[in-house]
Amino acid sequence: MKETTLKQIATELGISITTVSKALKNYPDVSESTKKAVKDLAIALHYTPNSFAVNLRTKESKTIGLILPTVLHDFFSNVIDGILEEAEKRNYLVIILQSNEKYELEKKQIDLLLSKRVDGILLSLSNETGEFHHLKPIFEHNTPLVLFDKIAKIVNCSKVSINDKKAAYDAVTYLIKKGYKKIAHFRGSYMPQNSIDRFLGYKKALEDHDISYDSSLVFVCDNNTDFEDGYENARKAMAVQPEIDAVFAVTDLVAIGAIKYFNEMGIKIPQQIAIFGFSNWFMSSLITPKLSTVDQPGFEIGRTAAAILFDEIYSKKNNLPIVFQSIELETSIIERQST
Amino acid sequence: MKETTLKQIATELGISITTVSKALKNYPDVSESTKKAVKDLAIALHYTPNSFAVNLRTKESKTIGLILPTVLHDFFSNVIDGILEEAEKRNYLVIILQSNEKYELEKKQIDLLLSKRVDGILLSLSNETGEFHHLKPIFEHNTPLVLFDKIAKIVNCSKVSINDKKAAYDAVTYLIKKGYKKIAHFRGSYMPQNSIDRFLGYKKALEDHDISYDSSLVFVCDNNTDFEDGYENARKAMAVQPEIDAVFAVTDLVAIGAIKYFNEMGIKIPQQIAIFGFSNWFMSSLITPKLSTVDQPGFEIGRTAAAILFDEIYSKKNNLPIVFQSIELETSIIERQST
DNA sequence: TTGTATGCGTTATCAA
DNA sequence: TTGATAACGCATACAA
Repeated sequence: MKETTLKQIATELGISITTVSKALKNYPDVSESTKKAVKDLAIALHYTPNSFAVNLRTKESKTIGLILPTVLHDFFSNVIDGILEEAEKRNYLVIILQSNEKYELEKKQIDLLLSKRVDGILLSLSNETGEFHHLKPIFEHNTPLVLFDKIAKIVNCSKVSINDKKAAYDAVTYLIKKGYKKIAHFRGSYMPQNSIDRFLGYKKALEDHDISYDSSLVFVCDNNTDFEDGYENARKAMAVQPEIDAVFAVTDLVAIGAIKYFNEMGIKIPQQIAIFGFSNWFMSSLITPKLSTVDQPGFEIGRTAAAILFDEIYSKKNNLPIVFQSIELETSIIERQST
Repeated sequence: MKETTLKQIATELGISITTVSKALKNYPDVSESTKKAVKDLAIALHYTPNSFAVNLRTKESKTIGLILPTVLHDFFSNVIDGILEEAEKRNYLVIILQSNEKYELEKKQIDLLLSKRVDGILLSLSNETGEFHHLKPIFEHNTPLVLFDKIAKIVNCSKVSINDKKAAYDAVTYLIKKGYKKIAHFRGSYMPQNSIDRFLGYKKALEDHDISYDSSLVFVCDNNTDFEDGYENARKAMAVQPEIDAVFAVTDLVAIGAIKYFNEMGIKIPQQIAIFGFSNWFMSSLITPKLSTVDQPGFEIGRTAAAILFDEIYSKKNNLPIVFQSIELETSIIERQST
């Protein structure tokens, strides 16, 4: 199909392109009669503006880029959902890219988005990312950037996340109040700040409740922070410290791995050992026993990050000052059968 | 940052824009010396072509659109992963949109993508979509389209899916061979073809093995084809037909709901009743007992659909003939503990 | 109220 | 081997 252009409408109506353009955008300085004529014909010819030309003229694409470690992840799916909802509301499109938890790939995806001239970028840092040179081009391009979930405090931009330390603190405090005394922690690897903060929250909760921290109760998930880690660490923990009466896991998946192990061993949950997860993955309410966990509001994180980004895009466009925000969304304790 | 343009390089070097453009693209009719000078300066100035201008000139955006019912879905996450991998390989970007299983929204998203002039569209139809007027604009724009998973045979374009009927047939045959005699089916709603085909496969398998079809063993999932449906139907089934010794569920989630019910009732799986799912969701191997299911290769479906789309985009661009393909990827039976 | 002229940054044709 | 010129389709400052 030949695409209709302003020019065609103009010649057909015997008026200028300018007038057509203005008429379609309801400029006040076009007579009602020509407006009507133009609009009617535009509809009849199924006119839609050529967005390539509009982009070139306006220097914006009404498109943002989203980079996240992986799309195969319950939490990130919720984030995406939130972002898409907000983008739809604001009439933006979203290009999604994965970093596979690799610094180099993250860098490549950033450059790609920049070369496509997206209006803004939403980024959740990869586990490998410990240094931020690769963000420099974003700032040089003056492209709005919002970090979410896996953020870095040093980076000078808006951020949306949860307070991992507090959430972990609350979870462990909950366990203590429930009467558990020997609480193990299956922690994440040493890289992403989230793991560290959750560990710190665990430690602080113990100390604040007069339980001395015992490093032999901490087990690291060094594979992928996933199911196998939980299973394996549960086995190790039982071998070394059979008196453990509760486990606070860095992630639901780790917790589920642990549950699997205890189920297989005939160790009763929560009678003999309690399990507490983190994130509130969908499946956590479907397993047996249902997992108590920290609710991490993925949808809301995505929605908020996107909203902030769109605001910054708007401000930039209108030369308004931009004040970076650092938002920490509330988490909550979800009590189910495993504690 | 001021973006570098061809013009700047040209003036800086005292040559024409044309020559700069050609030099950068390694045209044979530019001298090596100027080529080198141009390229060096381009690198020094961090030149990247303005993709808005390129789009306008070349009439392509190197971007495709993806519309799927929802992103909150294990299977679709895998599809997305496959699509992104293929897109990356071919240097395309992917814009993702959701239809929320609504016809009207699907229509709106299509028009949106078209107005953005994506080079091609990947679409998995919503459950509500029973009529295909809304695809007309795609064909009018002459935009390549590939349907995947939720396809419609009538639509004249390439398609990638599995053979739902055969997969269901294989699953039920497996159950029969295992010795199960009274096999119930928790079927999906009447709308998407997938549900229908899985039901037909169930029926045919029974008939081919001399088990007469009994409609009172079929229970419809009319909520959302999800967890609750499985739980509810398991309850109903036990109330009405306690001699059922196996359940073939339209979906893993439905199967997991059923498992939940039987677990709660103390009904032993698979000794008293076997459960068979469909899709091989990630969580299916984590629940207790692990679920036997049909593996539906989401990643591969996504990858293949994308590959076909890119081939069609290429063919269209080069005025080569396009032959629509209908590909059915292999499924396989995954035997675990629930059968 | 309408139209002219210009430019956004590239690519492509054709002449020099 | 190089460059002048036009064109892609639209938006806007300015003139009429």
